[in-house]
Amino acid sequence: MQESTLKTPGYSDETTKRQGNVYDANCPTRQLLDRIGDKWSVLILLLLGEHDMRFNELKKRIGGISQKMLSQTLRSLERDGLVCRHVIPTRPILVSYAITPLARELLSSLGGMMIWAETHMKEVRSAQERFDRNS
Amino acid sequence: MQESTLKTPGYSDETTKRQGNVYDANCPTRQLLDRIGDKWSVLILLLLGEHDMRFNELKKRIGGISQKMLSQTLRSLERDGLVCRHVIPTRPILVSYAITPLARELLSSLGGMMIWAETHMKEVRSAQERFDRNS
DNA sequence: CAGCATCCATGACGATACTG
DNA sequence: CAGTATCGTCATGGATGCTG
Repeated sequence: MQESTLKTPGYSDETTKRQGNVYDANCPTRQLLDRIGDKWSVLILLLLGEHDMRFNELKKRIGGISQKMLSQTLRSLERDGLVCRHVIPTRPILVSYAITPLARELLSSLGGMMIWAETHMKEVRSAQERFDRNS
Repeated sequence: MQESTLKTPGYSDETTKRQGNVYDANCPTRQLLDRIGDKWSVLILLLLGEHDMRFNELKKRIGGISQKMLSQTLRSLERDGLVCRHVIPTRPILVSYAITPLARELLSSLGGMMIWAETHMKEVRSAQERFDRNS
């Protein structure tokens, strides 16, 4: 994604229709990997899966995120229909973010991933050390 | 990760022990997201989940990957203990890659993700178009 | 066949400052 | 509080050419 625009770089109708082949460079499902791939989307979705949250709440809970990246990522997720933005017109304004039903389906796989990480990261680390010793 | 080294940038013993908090910037599980995050790891793991494959076989099946990225990603995956490299000493040499049991556990979550993508990408695209119209 | 080395562009991301 | 704008950095990854 470019810094200044959110537009999708245009798949042809032909490639858009052809679903299912993840390994095709033009397959729209590659977009999912791009979204999952960015540094923060998964973390945000996971948190919003717990309960709705306001901007600064998210910012506090996610260690190391800048507000630029938080707002940028939230907008991408909103654009994709994965996150819902709700403005509460108080003064000062409050903004609450929620996960959509669409994203909630994705969440179970995402959760599985993180559980795998938490339970197997030790094995990964020792594999890394073994690898580094023999090289 | 740097271009020239695979070394992990050193978490303190204290943070290494503390498992489970993905939202902590120093949590080792962030590594998983980094690995998942790179453009090709998931695709490679998914393919190797089908059956073992040789280098050029992978290259052919994954649209758009360069051999630089393929070999680089394979080495990272091997270092993490997710992929196993096996050299067949013929001439010319053949190299076969396989998934490890450790990675196979991860694969079910990854597979779930891709299925989600393949079934819901249409909704995502229409959400994007809706979003783009109102802005 | 299965890579490694090098060069280079782009874009992801962080830091900082400012606003309704 | 919840952002936007701008600037700079550095890593990601593509292209190309070479090797055992």
